[in-house]
Amino acid sequence: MSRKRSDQIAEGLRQRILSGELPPGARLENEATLTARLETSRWTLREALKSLETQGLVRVRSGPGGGASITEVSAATANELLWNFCFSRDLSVPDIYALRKLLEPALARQVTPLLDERTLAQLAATADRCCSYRHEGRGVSEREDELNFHNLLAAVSPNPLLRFLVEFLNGLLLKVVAAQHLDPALAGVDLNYHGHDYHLELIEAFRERNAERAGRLMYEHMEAGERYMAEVTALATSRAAARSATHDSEESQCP
Amino acid sequence: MSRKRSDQIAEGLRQRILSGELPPGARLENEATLTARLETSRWTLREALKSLETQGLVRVRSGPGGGASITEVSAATANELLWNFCFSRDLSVPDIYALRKLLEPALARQVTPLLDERTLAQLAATADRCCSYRHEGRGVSEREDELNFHNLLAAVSPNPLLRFLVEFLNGLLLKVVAAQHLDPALAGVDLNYHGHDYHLELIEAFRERNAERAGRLMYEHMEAGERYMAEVTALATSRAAARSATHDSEESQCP
DNA sequence: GCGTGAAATTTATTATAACAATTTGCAGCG
DNA sequence: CGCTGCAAATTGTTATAATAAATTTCACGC
Repeated sequence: MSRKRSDQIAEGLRQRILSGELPPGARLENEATLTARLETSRWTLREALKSLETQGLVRVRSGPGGGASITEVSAATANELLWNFCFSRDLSVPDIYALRKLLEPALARQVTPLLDERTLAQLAATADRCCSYRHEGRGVSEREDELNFHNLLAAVSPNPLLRFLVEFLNGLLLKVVAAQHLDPALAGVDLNYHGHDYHLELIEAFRERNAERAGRLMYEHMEAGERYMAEVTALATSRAAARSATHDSEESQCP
Repeated sequence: MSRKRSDQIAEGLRQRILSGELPPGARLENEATLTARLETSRWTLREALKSLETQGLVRVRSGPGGGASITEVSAATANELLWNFCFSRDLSVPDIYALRKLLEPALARQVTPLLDERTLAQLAATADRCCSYRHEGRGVSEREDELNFHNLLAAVSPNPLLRFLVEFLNGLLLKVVAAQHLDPALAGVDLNYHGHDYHLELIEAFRERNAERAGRLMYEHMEAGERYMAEVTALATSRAAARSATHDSEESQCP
């Protein structure tokens, strides 16, 4: 029971959208008509529309024929809103890998029979691009290409929710790593090479339509990634400890 | 690049929240001060705050010492926003079970060593309540108790995201079933009895701290649930087809 | 037939004003 | 000391008005 009038209006419209009465593409009337019909003021109505717009359920445009129109919630919108939820839950990297170890292998098995030649070529290109970094500087862009490989796979899944969750977890990993200052560049360069090999082997498994092998390889890939991140974390925390010990040397000398 | 001033303000505040500069509990200044500081009007500011409120990032209260204060995004809020995304993606029941088959067994394994006596008692109570329905009318409340068992387990998980996703999937199943008019009561009463037995066996496995058995039982439970729902779906669609055939008999007689 | 630009439509923003509703905190009363 | 109720602070809602910005449509010229 929302006390606020604007919330009541927004919730009412939301229910009409979720019930299918207002399908995507439908246009709401203009502000003046709506304020009259809902017996409210222009500002209360605008607050309600802003709420729906934030939820990604409507889009408001200016101009003739403009106004609020119903839209499908985009994956990008859902992604951001779910990130809002996650950021304050101090998710650990192992928490994320616990889920990736469940979803990514299942995804690999599911898409093995579905991959067409074009997607396989894209996967190979991304894997090669990853490899090329081996000889140059490594950093965020390499990590993004790593996840790009997995996002390409996710896009093939016929399960919309699996697709979304895998992509979300991939983005989440980047964000959590950034938030905890676990830059993989901190660690030794030779630690990350497994990743490329797994990608190349995965493409092999895909090409021979061996779902079982693809799933197994993906699980091993996730385990290797988790181990790698654990090493990076250990390195980062030990260095942080060393730094703070040096900085606090004058205060912390008396036990 | 949001063209709208209110979106710019909302996004600016959101970034300050996500960066940790504005931690949960922090209070923003009142409307008058903020409009002055941000050099905007009261209405543009209020639209920005409404957006943040919809995202669950702030809470706005009246009264002295009121105003906008930063809050953690609740699981309930994230749940609703993610449901907005899912509802238009015509998720099938098998899509949902594909994920439940992955997450629920992992959850069962994870929580087996963590369950205390109190939670075990609650689980047993819920399972018993489910059994009691066997002799009475069956319906939505039974289904809710079914999911209640799983939600009790989810609450024990130390992984916040796994916890959230399992609870979300459970609610999602209810909503999708409702949206597709797949009321299990349509099917024969004897179809659903497996559920209770699995719950009782699961409690056994938990008590003997046998994570492997718990995971295996949970997977079988999910498979049984999926099969059950497939039967209900088949029944519902065949009945619907029969109904429409009867109704269209006069038109569809000429081939 | 095509492109360009002007016009019309609609939302976006700002300004001002007033009153209602809610909540806090204090003061007064029992 | 505790409870009640009033006062004050702050947001919530409505009203009116004016200008800016965006976008579509249409007409005009080429």
